[in-house]
Amino acid sequence: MNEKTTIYDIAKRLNITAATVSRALNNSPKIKKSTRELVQETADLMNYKQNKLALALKSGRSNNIGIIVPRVDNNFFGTVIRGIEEELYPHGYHVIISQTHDDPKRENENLYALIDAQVDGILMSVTDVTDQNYDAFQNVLQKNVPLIFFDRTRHIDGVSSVTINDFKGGYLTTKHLINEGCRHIAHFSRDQSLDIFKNRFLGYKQALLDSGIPFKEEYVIPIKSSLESGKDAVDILLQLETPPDAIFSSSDFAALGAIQELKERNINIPNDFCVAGFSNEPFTKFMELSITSVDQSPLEMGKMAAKVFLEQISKTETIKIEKKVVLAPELHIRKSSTRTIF
Amino acid sequence: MNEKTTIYDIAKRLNITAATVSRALNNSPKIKKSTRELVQETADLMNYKQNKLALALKSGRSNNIGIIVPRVDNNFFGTVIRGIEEELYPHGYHVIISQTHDDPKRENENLYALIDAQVDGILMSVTDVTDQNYDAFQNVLQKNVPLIFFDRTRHIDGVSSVTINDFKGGYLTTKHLINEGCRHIAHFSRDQSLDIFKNRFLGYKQALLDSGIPFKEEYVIPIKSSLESGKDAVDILLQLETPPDAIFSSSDFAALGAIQELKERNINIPNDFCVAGFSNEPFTKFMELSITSVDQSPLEMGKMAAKVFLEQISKTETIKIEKKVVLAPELHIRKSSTRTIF
DNA sequence: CTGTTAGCGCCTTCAT
DNA sequence: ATGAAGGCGCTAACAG
Repeated sequence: MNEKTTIYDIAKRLNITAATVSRALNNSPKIKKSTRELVQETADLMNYKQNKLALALKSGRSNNIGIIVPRVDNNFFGTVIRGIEEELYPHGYHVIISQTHDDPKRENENLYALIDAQVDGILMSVTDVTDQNYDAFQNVLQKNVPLIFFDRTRHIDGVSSVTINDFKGGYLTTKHLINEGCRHIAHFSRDQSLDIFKNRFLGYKQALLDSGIPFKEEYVIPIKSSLESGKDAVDILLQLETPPDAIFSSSDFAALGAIQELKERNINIPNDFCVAGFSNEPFTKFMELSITSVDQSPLEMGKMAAKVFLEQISKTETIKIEKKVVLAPELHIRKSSTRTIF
Repeated sequence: MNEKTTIYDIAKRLNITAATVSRALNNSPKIKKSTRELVQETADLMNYKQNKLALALKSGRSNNIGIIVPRVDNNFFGTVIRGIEEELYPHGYHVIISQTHDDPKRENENLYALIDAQVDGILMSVTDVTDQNYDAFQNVLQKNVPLIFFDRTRHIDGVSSVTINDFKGGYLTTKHLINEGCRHIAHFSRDQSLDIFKNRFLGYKQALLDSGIPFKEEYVIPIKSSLESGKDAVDILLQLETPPDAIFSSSDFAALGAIQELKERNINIPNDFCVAGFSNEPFTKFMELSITSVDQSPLEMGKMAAKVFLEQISKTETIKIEKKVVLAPELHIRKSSTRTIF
């Protein structure tokens, strides 16, 4: 019983043919009840397990979907993956994950590797280098494999996407800071070639405009998502002729770094300086001085991406639907930007 | 060029046989250089991609490995998965993940589903209900699929494991608290049926013993890994006749909850009360009052688990090696338990 | 209701 | 150096 048993083994044992066994196991309507039961029993007895690989080869569907993310050890992506897995699990899909570490070369390799592995779909967040791998993306589409972007997207025809309204996220946050009385609001921005970061910036800009506050180029600091980067940015900002009195950061980590640096300089938060981040990382609400941040609904984003995939796969292959789902951002106002403290 | 091209398509185009194409593509030594190049060229031209499924069916190896964890949206497991993926990527393995949410039923299903999917190995952290799914585990072993536990293990013959020395982690932490002058040290413990939690507890107990401090049963509080649970536990402890002056928590989240509750009651941390956690969650070092915690080297744990798998797979099938790798815990001493503050 | 046959895409003896 | 044939495990069309 060590060897894997196949339907042929069962057939031989029962002096019937493999086709019959297959039909019995698949509950084909036109099979005698007695044989169905007999087959089922001996299958159990022989510890038979269907080889999904053979099934996949035959059917052309592997029941695997591929996920590509910059990294998996990160709350946001981890939670999206969780959402995808939970949504797809009941449908019998398995989830293959691969990481790019924001290296376009890895993105390229992963794209091809997943296609080679015959995944039934690819759900991904692109790297922050967005001008590459055109051929790899086209290859996916050409193979008729549904491709769905979540969060970080690119403009490619035929690709669906699930994002939050980053513009609104930026707008709401900036408006909130203005409401708290801030008039010199800086912005930590990440690579503008990615829509999510560009839109957060545009939302920020629009909020200033709508409130009659002049936009200053010098208040926009390019950062990476790290504490260090946030500290450095504060360093730059405080040397300006008119230093800001608030920061809207596209990264929670940079926001935290900024807070640490501001405290170091004995600047009172939130009374003299407000800070808000983006992503609603767990630590933002755990801090003694909790950090205002925009929640991106990663769980829902994952579930939605999975749903879009399921929809895509069910349609007739000829119809290429390009669905764009935009979720609402949710601003969580916390101590780091609330000037009225009780 | 929309359809997937197979080696037969290439063969037909070149008026040769599929076998030759296969050999050429696989760099078989006995193939004319000219034909090899010709085949290679037209393969590229026709956008040929090898169907790994067919290969898998033929070879019996899918080049997929399965990972089963309670959940993926969690720093520890996310990082372990990252380590596994990074280690296995260069070897051409893909990583399939599935979550149990600590439901033994899900664990059971996932185990069988991964075997059905013909994974070449399973790397997992078991659920906190450890008295179940015996058949499912045996099924894996019987199918000769390497099974490797990381962090949360069970006692099953033939299964390798990668863990940290939890006993030592508990011991070091407790010793540290004693060194800080604490004499009434409580312990937040999770389900003792899991070795990791039992060992942390035993390390705690041993440290007390070695320091001549009496062990008190009432100081050991069963908790869940949540802020709420930590708060509740503090509530219980402070009602004791002799309340403790320190807590060694098996969970960072419960440790944080405890700290919040203690602060609420105006108890000075660390001067009147020390707290230490376990797992070195990112937030522990971000807090204003940073939290002492034991690092479990999740990245290395993942890489090591992957290495053990690779080793296992390379050996002759008949030899069943049962390897137990134990990594060293690393105590990160921070403000929540450091009484000498500058 | 069940058997026969063929094929999914690939590799691998066995010939030639 | 290449062709022919068979098989990995399963399903589905075609018979009967």
